[in-house]
Amino acid sequence: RFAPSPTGGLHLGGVRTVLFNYLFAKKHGGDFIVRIEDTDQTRFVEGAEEYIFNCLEWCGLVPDESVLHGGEHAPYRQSERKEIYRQYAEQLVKDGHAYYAFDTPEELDAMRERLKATGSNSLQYDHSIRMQMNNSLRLLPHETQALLDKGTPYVIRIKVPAHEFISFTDMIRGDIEFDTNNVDDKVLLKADGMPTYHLAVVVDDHLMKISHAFRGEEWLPSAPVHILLWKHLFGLDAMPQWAHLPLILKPDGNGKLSKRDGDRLGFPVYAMDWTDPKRKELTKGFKEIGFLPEAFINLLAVLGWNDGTEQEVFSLEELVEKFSIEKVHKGGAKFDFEKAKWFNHEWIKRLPVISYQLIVKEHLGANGIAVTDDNYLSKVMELVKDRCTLLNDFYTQASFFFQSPASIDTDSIKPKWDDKKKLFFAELVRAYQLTSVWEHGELEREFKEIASVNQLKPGELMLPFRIMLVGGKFGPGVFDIAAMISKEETIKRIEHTLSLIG
RNA sequence: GCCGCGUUGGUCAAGGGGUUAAGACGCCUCCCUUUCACGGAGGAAUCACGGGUUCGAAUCCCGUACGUGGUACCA
Repeated sequence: RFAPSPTGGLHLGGVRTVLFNYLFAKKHGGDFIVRIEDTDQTRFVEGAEEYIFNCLEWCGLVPDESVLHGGEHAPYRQSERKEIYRQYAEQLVKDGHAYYAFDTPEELDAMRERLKATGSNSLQYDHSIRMQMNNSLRLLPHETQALLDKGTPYVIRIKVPAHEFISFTDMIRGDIEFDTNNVDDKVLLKADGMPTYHLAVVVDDHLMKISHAFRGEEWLPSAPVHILLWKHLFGLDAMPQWAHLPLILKPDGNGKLSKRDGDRLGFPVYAMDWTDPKRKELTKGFKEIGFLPEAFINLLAVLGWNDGTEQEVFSLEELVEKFSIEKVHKGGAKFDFEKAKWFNHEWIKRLPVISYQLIVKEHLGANGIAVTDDNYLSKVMELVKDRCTLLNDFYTQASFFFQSPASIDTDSIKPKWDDKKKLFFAELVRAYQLTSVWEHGELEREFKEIASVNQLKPGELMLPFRIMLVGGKFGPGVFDIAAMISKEETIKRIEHTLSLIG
C-alpha cells in the first residue's frame, strides 16, 4: 500500500508526488491510496477532499480505495481519530519516550530569547534545555499529576535521545544520517488534543498498513523524529520505505513554487479551478486554461525524472512501464510554462480529435459558438489542430468556420487594392455562383484561371481572399476554408468585404 | 546561526574517469508554405569555484561559494 501525502491544496508538486507514487505502485503491483495529510483543523476547508478527488480523476490517477467514504480504515478525518493518536502519545509517555510539557508560549519565547542572548546556535527545545523547562521530566511525579489534575494545558513532546546517530535509506537519495543532537523535542500532541503531522503520519501509516510513502523534500529534516516514533511504537522493521521528492521551484528567481507565483507570472499552479470558500478567490487550473490531462501528467512526470533516453512524450501507460524511482532527480527543478505548453501542443497533435472534441465544444460554447454538427466540428478541428497550443486556441483558430469574422483587417488589403482586383473578385463571385462542385481543388483551379485571364498573379489575390474569409492573416489553406464554409457563406463574405473597401 | 539536501547552456536534462559534452523547450537564421502555424536544415549558448587523486576529472575525494528546505502547539 502506498501513500503520497499531498499536503494543503493540490498544486503541481502535490500532483507530481501522487503521480510518482501511482507509477511506482502500478509498476510493482501494489494498492495505491492517497491520503491528504492536513491535521490543522483551522485550515480545513469544506469541499477540499472532493476537489482533490476530482483533480485526481481528471488526471487519471484514481486511488484504489476511496479516501472519501468508509472502507476498512475509516474514519479518515484527523478530528475523528483524535483518541487514537492520544492513546499512542500516552503510551510513549508511559514508556519514557515522551513527556508532558506545560510551558506557555510566553515561556517558550523567553527560553529562545535567553538562548539567543547566550549566543547559542540552536534555539531548539531539545536535550540540552529540556531539564530547565516546565515539563514532566523536570517536575516530580506528584507535581506533574497535580498540574494535570488542575487541567493545566499541556502538550506531549517526544524525548529525543542525545548523542545518537539515526540513519535510513531513502528510495531516491540513498543513505541519510542525522545526529540526534540537532533534533528537537517535537510536539506530538497539541494542547487542543490534536496530533501534529509527526504523530499522525506514523500512526496512520501503521494503522493503514502503508509500505511505501512519498512526500516532498521539505519533510527530510523531520525524518529522524518519525524514525524514533516508529522505533518506539511499532518497531523499525515495520517502517515504510520513504521517497522524498525534489521540490518544484519558481521559474524566475529562487524558492518553492507557490500559488502566488502563478498569479504573478500568469500560469496556473493547480490542476483544476479552485475557489476558496472563505475568501471566494478563484485560482486557475490547468484543466480550465485548456490543458489536456495527458499533457499535464506528461509535463509533471518529466520534471525531475526521465528514462535516460531521448523520449519526452509519454502516455500514462508508458510511464507506468518505464518509470523507475532510481531515476528521479535529487535536485529541485524550475517550472517552465513555455515547455508545459509545448507538451500540450504535442498532445493536441497526436491525440485523435474525437477524444477531446467535447471539451473543445465547451470552450467554443463559452465563447458564444453553439456547435450543432459534430461531424463538421471534427473536420474543422482536424484542419486547425496543428496551430493550437491550448484547447481554447480552437476558438481563435476556428471561429470563422462557424460565424463571419467579427472584424475584417481591411488595412492589410487597401494599400495594394485597385480596380483590377476589384474586378477579379466580382468575376470570382459570378464564377463561384455557377460552380457545381464545391471542393477545394476545383475552387483553386477556377481562382487561378480567372486570375490569369485578368493578368493578375494569384499570389497577390490570395491574401485579400484570406482576409475576406477569415478576417486576418492566419488560418489553414484558403480553399480548404472556402470549401468548408459553403458556397453561400464564401460569396457572402467576399461581397461583404468588397462593400467595406468600396 | 545551526542542521539536512542539492549545483551540467536562460530552462528541463543525458552522460558517473578518455565523448566533437546527447536531446528537448525558448531564442536566431534559412527552407517549405503566395497567410499563420506544422514540418525540415542550421546556429548561438553549459560542466559554480579552488585544491587534491590520476597519464587523464563534468565524472572520484576535500574545501569554498551559491541555492534550497528545516530549525512552530504549520503542514
